[in-house]
Amino acid sequence: MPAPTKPRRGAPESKTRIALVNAAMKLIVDEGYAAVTTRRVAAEAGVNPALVHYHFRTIDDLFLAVFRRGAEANLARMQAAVDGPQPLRGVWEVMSEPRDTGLTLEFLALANHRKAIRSELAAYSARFRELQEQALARVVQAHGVTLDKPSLPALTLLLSGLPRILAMDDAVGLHRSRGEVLALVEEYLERYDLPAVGDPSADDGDAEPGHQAD
Amino acid sequence: MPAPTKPRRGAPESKTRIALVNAAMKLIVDEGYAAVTTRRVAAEAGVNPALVHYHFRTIDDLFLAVFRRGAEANLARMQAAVDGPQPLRGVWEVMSEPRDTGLTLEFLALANHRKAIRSELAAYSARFRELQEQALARVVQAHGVTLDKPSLPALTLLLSGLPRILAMDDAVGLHRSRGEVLALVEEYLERYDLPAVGDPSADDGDAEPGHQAD
DNA sequence: GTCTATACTTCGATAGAC
DNA sequence: GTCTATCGAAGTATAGAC
Repeated sequence: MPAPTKPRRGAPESKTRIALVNAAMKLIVDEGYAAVTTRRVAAEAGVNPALVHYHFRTIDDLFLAVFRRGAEANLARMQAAVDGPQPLRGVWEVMSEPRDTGLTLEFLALANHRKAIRSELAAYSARFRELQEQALARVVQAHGVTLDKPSLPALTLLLSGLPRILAMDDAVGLHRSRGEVLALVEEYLERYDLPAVGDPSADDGDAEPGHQAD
Repeated sequence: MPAPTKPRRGAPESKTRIALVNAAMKLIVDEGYAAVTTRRVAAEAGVNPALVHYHFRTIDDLFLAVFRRGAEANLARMQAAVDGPQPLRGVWEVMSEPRDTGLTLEFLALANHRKAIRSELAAYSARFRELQEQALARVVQAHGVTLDKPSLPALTLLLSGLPRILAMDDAVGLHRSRGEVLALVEEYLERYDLPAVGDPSADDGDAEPGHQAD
């Protein structure tokens, strides 16, 4: 549905629009979603306040634009991790990105009360989780085993939960045993992930290292 | 510290004050923390708007009062779980309380940008985690084993993370393998928690069932 | 696409009568 | 403790000239 109710103004791709999305993202990260107001986002972007509502009909539309940009970037990084030489480590690194933690938290809170953002977040989360599952599937297959209990999706849930927990603990200043858990993760990555390039301790050699740089 | 900077007005215990805290909590859960405004919280509580700033110098003070009430209730429930007949199950149930999920999420977002709330949340989280560790310690001791790797605190982190992950997944509509994980949890509770009252499958009998009703 | 100007609403917080 | 009344600031969104 291209023009639902108010075809008053279209909004193509433009320099200003990008600047507004950037400004909004910065505000969310630095001060929380409540800081994203017409005037403040315009000031941060260095444009006239009226332009905000020219490019985005409502503030919620701006939120959606910010979310989509971050979501697409994350999905791309996750896809690269899945296809990379060390899927598990790649997934771990993507999910441990500290910058995303605050942003995710804000959108999670937003989604609780804004239908549009909620459904967008749900769709994104499902795709994100699916990619994680693919990464895990690739590693499991390389080891020549079959997961029964827990199943592959369940194990994915458990593993993908860990970085999020560490991130949330970090957000509230809980650092107890963080180091130990990180060391444990490192140990398991060494043991179960596909072997690093140049690592002689491979127990299976037919993985194709189609790595792409960043 | 009874009168820190602005001794303009004191605020004792009163019916109105409680009503305001209740109203604010309801607003946070239903519509997010941004819905807590002077006028709206007064309307929800059925009192005059000016009373909000009589009882709470700022809106942030009101947020803190709401948080403290919930935090103290949670700590009490967690303490009861620790002392109860089945510590692991008790902890699991306290942490899986669906009502708290939204509230926690809101305060987590708030804490990202409000110093006072951040430090309050940090202190609370540490105490909460400590109680979880005590529960786990009690069960581990009952089994007569010693945890070395992962250590007790690390295992606590891992275990206490699971219900939070499930809650967050639930918040974004991710229900994949939720049932399987829940069943897995149930299985482990049956196996490792202290035996339920009247359960003949005890492998150790010197636990004192000092349960307290709620 | 971008600007000025503005309509309308709601905000936090306070003063002062009762 | 509770009320009426209000200040000044900030919010969303739009109209219309350029």
